[in-house]
Amino acid sequence: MEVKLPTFESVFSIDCVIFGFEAGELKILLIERNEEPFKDWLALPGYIVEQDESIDDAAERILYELTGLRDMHMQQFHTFGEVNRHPQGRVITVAYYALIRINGQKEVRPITQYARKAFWHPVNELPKLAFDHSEIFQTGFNKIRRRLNYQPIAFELLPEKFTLTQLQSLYEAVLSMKLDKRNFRKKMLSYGFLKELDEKQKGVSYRAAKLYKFDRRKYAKIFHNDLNLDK
Amino acid sequence: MEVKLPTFESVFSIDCVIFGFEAGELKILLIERNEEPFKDWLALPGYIVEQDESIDDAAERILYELTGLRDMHMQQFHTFGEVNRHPQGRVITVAYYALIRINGQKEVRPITQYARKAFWHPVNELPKLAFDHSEIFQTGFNKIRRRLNYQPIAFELLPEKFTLTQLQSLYEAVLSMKLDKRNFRKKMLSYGFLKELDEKQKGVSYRAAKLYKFDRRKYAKIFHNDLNLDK
DNA sequence: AAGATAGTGTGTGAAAATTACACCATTAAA
DNA sequence: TTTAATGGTGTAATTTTCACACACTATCTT
Repeated sequence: MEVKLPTFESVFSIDCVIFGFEAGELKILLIERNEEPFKDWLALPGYIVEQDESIDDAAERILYELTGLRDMHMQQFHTFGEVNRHPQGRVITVAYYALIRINGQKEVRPITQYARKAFWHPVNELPKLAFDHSEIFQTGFNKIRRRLNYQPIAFELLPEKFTLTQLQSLYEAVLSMKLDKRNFRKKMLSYGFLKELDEKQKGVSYRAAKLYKFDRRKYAKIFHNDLNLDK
Repeated sequence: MEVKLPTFESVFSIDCVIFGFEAGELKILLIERNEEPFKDWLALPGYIVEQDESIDDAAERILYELTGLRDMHMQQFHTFGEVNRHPQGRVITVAYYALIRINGQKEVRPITQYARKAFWHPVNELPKLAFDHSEIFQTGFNKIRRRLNYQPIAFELLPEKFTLTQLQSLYEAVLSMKLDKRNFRKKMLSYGFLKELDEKQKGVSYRAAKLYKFDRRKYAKIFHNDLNLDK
């Protein structure tokens, strides 16, 4: 009763756009390729999906092998399926993004030989990337820009304890626009999912700011209904 | 200088969730399968991507072959890549949706033998579908529900000339909620992209409503900035 | 022709959210 | 003690959202 599948087979891969936030700048993780094609070019971390792993699992594995980053919470955002994306054959790619705390991570460093190194690069002034990776990046960037307004992704980029100014500067970096300080704070606090800590910023040479924490439980409670649908 | 790609090859397919609106109900297009596996089951129109076509092209071709519908404007929304989605091997699927005017179309009817017939089915009370198609449908439905609020997708489902009541009932069907008539009309008209025609509904046994048209050009002008951010 | 039927079309006030806008307070370093 | 740098705060005007009810019109029925 086994019926063989027709055999239009294609190579199937994953590319990752990993965002981080550091020194008031939004950055992504790039690798320097050590293999043809595009040897020595900069590229998004990406590789081929194996037969016996789901694409979500593949995304985590590939990111780990190319950068050393583990247990990222990755989210698929688009699939790129033009015929000539890859010079050596038909390759269809699912692109994923993740948002991480740069400071919370130890040095990034490839495990396999396919990448020579991995490093953070500001999203402004990105160089040309291998394959269609510039387009993939742009699509992913647009996606998180959109989602910033209706998903709590900002808090994945900040340290666990953060100041309102840091939060604002993250919004400004992602949206590329200036926001009004008083309105921003009023609005953020009005949601009720930020927990004010009894702690202040340390090591600054000016008045230390209060630290806040994102309260995921409260967030879920507040947005339970709206969250799933629309906006 | 040709370097062979590693050979983790997979079968790659497309499934389509085609939405239509008729008699105040939101519907999708299903086929009855004529092939193993899941022979005789109801399923979303879907098939395998060929080597030399982009996934967007494949989506259009496959929909045509299974339903006879042509030149749909299809939009990718998610890729399904679990290992055991297909009983006969590894199949990764990109899911697409499209929104069409049911009345504007002639009868739907499969061209190939893979489907026995194709027909519209209300999204409420969908039967069990083949493979993971129920999940694919649900994901797509959530997606358009979301997009209804920031993309002009409602007008793809309505006839070119429509009444405000029709528009409202479409919103109500997609969002599964009642809306207030006066507020709805006020808001829609306030956008300024609905053009009131010098024409009225015909063939109704009560006061005929004014007809409106969606003015795509005005829409683009008004939402120029927000529009381009992804999706 | 009168009445029944069914859907069309319209306005207002209250509440909530958004926007614009400027100055004093605190800390560490010089 | 002064300076440099950022933290932290309130109010008024405007816009948007929401809740809410009834008279009008075309057709059909008798």
